Formats: sequence, C-alpha cells, structure tokens
Amino acid sequence: MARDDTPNAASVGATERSFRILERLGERQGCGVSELAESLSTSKSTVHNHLQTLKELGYVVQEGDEYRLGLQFLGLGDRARQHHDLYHVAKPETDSLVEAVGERAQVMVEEDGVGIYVYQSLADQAVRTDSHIGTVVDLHATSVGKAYLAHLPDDRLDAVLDQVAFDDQTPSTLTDAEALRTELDEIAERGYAFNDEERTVGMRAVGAPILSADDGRVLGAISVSGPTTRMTGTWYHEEVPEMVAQSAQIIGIRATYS
Amino acid sequence: MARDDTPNAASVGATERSFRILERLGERQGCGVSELAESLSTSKSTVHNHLQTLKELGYVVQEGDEYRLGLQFLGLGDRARQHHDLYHVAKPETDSLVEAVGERAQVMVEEDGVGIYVYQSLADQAVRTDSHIGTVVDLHATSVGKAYLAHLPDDRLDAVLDQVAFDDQTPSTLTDAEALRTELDEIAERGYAFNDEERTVGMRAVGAPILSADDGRVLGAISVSGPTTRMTGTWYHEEVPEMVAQSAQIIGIRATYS
DNA sequence: ACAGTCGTTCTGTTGAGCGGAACACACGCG
DNA sequence: CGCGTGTGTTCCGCTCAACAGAACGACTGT
Repeated sequence: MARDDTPNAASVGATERSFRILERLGERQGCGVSELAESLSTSKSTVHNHLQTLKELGYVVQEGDEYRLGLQFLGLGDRARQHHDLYHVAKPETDSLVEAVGERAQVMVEEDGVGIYVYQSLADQAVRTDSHIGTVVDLHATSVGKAYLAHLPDDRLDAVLDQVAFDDQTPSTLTDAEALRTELDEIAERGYAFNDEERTVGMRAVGAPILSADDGRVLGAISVSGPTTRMTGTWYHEEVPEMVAQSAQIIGIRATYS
Repeated sequence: MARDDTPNAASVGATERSFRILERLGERQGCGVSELAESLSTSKSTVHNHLQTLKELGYVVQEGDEYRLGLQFLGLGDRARQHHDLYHVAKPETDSLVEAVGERAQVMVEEDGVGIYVYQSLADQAVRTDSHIGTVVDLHATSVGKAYLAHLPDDRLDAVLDQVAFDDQTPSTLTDAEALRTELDEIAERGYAFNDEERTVGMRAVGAPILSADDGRVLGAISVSGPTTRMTGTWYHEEVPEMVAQSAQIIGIRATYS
C-alpha cells in the first residue's frame, strides 16, 4: 500500500496515467509532449489527450510548447492539510526553531505508512536538497520517521514494518528489522532520534516526536537537518537535540489545547 | 477556457471524473462512497473504482468508511508554485503587512484567465471566509483582480474580458464591460483598487498591483480585506491603500532583483 | 531547400471503464 | 432477535472511449 510499485494494477488506468504525467511535470519543471511521451513510454497522442483534459480542468497550463502544473493543486493541497491541524500550530514554532539553529527544519505527518512533510522552514544558510513540502519519506530511514515509529503502538508498528522494503538507500541505512526495533527502543527512552547519512550522504538530522499532551499519542515529528560539516560534537549530540525536543513538546501542547 | 463549464467535453473522461471526485472530497471534508456517487450522479461502483485507484496512487486516504484527500497534493501544489517565484518574495512582506493592518491579506497570480491566491496571511481578528491558498477568484470582481487587470496590456485585457461571464455575484458587482474598463483606467491612474462588497456581502478590500521594477510588467497583485464595519473612513480610503501599495511596490522590487 | 525537431489531428480497434445487481457488514428499532 | 436500511464492496457483462500509430503542419537550424 505504501509503496508505488504495488503489483495489482489500478482499476482506472486513465487516472493512473494522468497522475504519472502530472508527477513527471512536477519533477521536470514543466516540459513538452514528446519528452513526456518518451519518458512514460506512451504514445504522443495519448499524452496529448491527457494534457488537454487536464488543461481544461485547470490543473495544467500551457505556455507555448510547454506544459506546467497548474496552481489549482495549491487548493487541493491546502484542503488536504486542513485535516491535519498539526500544521497550523507547528508553523510558528518551527520558524523560531529554525531561527535558533540556523539550519533546516521540517514537520512530518504519517499517512498510509509513509511520512509526508507538511511544513518546512529554511534558514538562509540551510542546505538546499530535494526535500520540500509534500515530500514523501520513508519512516525507517529518516530521523523524523524513526522518532515517530518509536512512539507508535506495537500493532501499528508491526503493520508499518511489514510494508517497509528495506532497500538500503545509502551504505549507512538500516536494513534489518530487528536492528531497527532495538534502535527504536533507545529512541523512545532518549526522546529524540539521529540520522547520520542514512538517507542522504553528507546530511545529518535530529528528530523528535510530537506527542499529544493528554493521551501521549504520537501526532507527528519534527526534525532539524544540516550538513555533516556543521552538525558535529556536542552541538549535534546535545544542544540541537535539546532544542528540537523542546520545540516538539511545545507543539504537542499547543496541538492538544487549541 | 477559464471557466469550468466549457461546452466541449474532455477527451479523457476517466480523468475528469477522478478530479470531480477529488474536488468534491475537498469541499466536504472527506466523505463516503454513497454520498459522492449521489452528488456526482454516478454509480457507486465507478466512484469506488476511482477511489481505489487514487488510494493506490497515494492521493486519497481511506479512514474507515470515509475517504479524504491525501497529503501528496501538497507536493504537486508546491511544485506548481515554484514556477511563480513571486510567492517567496511576497511571503515575508505580506506577513508584515498583515501585522500592520490587523486584517487579512492575500497574494494573487493570474493563470489562464482567472486569479489564484498563492499566499494568504491572517491576523488574529481577521474574518474567516471561504478563501484560502489555491482559491480561484474572478479577475473582474475582486480588488486584486481589478488591480491586476488595470495594468495588463490591452490585447491581454481584451482576451480576458472576452472570457468573463458577467454573472453578478452580489448586487454591487459590475456587470458591464465598458463600466469596468473606465474603472480600470481610474485604478491604473490611482495605483490601487477598491472592492466594496462586490464578491462577498459585508467585506471590503483594497488591492494593489505588483509591478516588475524594470519593465513595469504586472506580476500579480496583493490585497487587504476586512469587514465593512472596520473598513471605513480614511482608514479604508487612504491609510490602508497607502500601506498596500507600499507593500506591493516592495514586493515588485524584490521580485525583479533576486 | 532540406532534414530534423516540435505539437497537433485523425482513424480504427480493442480493452477497460462503466452501470446495475448482488453481496457482506454494521447499525437502530420494534 | 430479525428486520429494514444504511454503509462499502464485489461481480459481471456491454459498449464506448482511451489508446497506438501514422500522417499532418509549423518551426528551426543547417
């Protein structure tokens, strides 16, 4: 369910094709029909039909010989985010956290076995990577994901781990389910999680869970990430974790009483 | 093209149906199969097929007997917004404008004949309406839209006005094309536009165009809106316009040199 | 003028998206 | 307890529409 390459085919093929086109349009910053047709191994006419339909619906705009994603998706995205009220309470606190540490911070929420960034704040000197709002991340290979998993009830955790494909993304990625479970226990006790180049070489991160203040349920997670050159020593191991955990706690309190 | 009810049918019907379902899911905050099927006058099985497909693609999540929009749309929306670099430069300035006037402000960009809010900032006492990020608005019935139109080249203006259906939304809405043109001339000279309950009864707004600092091209528009009870006298007619126009100018300058 | 793009249009065929009916399950009520 | 009614889900054929491929203009740089 969580991964894209599910074996069972989608029942509505045309819809799947449309979204493949849209996703490709997002990756490249807009492109033409032929480029899309080739990269999706579909005929030009089919791609053209879909683009025309999406254009009429307002989800794609045409600029000369190029097609781009339409801004209407902002509306759908905003509507989807309104269900997760965590966003509104986390936004200001995340901004001040970024101001304090001078790196990058992101707020994650789980959806259907994967993590999705609902907010991201960047300091001026923060490292620009491919992650942004709406980025889908693995729960077991990020500091936010592990902080989240560490506080998940056992049955939910089992369900998530069953879906996870342990395809090591970097040489440091955990590939063993048991090793992950023992690390999650440590994280739960410690209160925050580290990520040392597991997902992206050259990047380290510190994540903390956002817990409901009354029933202790985990609502999401927040993390700060930066380059290995700056994330070192007690700054990486103590001071940043302290600040992240504190911000996470504040967000958790605000989320429960609002 | 700009409006939804275009006579010519979409070539890919399944895609259109999928998006109708998604839009409906957005309006109601998630709902069930039967409710969707009835309101779209489609069979339950068809709706179910589409929902399953969208769920596998990650754009819809299922929670018990309810379906909701998935957070993946955040990614598509963010990608679409990246093309309009206006967003990044306008965000901080809009926030400080809101802090100064204590109402609501929104940044608009044109896309295919309609206006779309790419950012919105709310003060604590701001009026909550149905507008939010991604909201599609008519260019001729909003202060942002008119401020934008007033600085559009003649040929582009003609093209937009041809598409506009003058369906008066409130008793105050302008319904005559010529009357609109004369008002646009005044706006262009004055530098800002007013909106007195044209779109929403009880709401007034002041909008100013965001112009490129070098070639004077109009990039978008920004507006402040609030209730008629608070938007009165010189505050509405002079002070707020002054602040909005100043913010618009700052954004225009930052947008050109960045 | 030519060959190389690009996007667009056309047409036939087949498979897939569709509606309708039947199913399984959860309620609430007498 | 059944019943009635409400879900969401599954099944199954029929037909229409989504697809591939080829042909068409319009450009662009040889």
